[in-house]
Amino acid sequence: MEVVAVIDFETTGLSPAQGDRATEIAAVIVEDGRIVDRYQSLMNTGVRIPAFIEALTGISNTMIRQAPPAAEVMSAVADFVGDYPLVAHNAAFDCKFWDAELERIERKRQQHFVCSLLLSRRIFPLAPSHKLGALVEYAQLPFAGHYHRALADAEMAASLLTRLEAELRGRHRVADVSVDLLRRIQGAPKSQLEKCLAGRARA
DNA sequence: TGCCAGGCCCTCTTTAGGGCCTT
Repeated sequence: MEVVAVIDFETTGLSPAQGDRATEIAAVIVEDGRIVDRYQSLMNTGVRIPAFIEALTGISNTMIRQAPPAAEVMSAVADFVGDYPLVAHNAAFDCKFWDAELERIERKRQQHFVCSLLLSRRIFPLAPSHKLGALVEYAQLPFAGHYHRALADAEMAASLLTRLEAELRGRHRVADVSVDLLRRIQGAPKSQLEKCLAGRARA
């Protein structure tokens, strides 16, 4: 598969349209199933983190006050990922924040997103839950030490992506897994995985 | 004042409702 960048945001809430902002971003570059580079930073947007999210992530308002400005961080992470395809767990969420934070620095996303949640629902239909943490346990992936911190979650999502790719190569005998194929799988109805893979099996 | 996300996906569906998933 092509080189991709797996990203994860921690934020003050669920919706940039409702005034929520990013508090932390991480991106890991995945090449040949291995993480070859990492970026992580807290960021200061001036928006207060609700107490329950402080408790969820461990990212406090004190930590954020000492963090670099969001504009500086977003500029750096956008340069870091370049035009690699982006991957995230529940990409609809990270895509919203990525686009909203980039818009504030007058930059635009150049690439598509791949969603490891949508792929997991199709490739691991029997998993009891498709939360990132549950999939880490289900697929026996390495635990990165924390949940709800950006770098650890990005690393675990990268492991998940690599495992999903392996499942397609192994169980489904797909000869060549590409970002284009992953986007076709995630965009097709859940019941049509085999149809997406038709004609792609190794001889 | 009161409310406050949104897309996917299943089913007791499709003229809809509700759980899942992200913070």
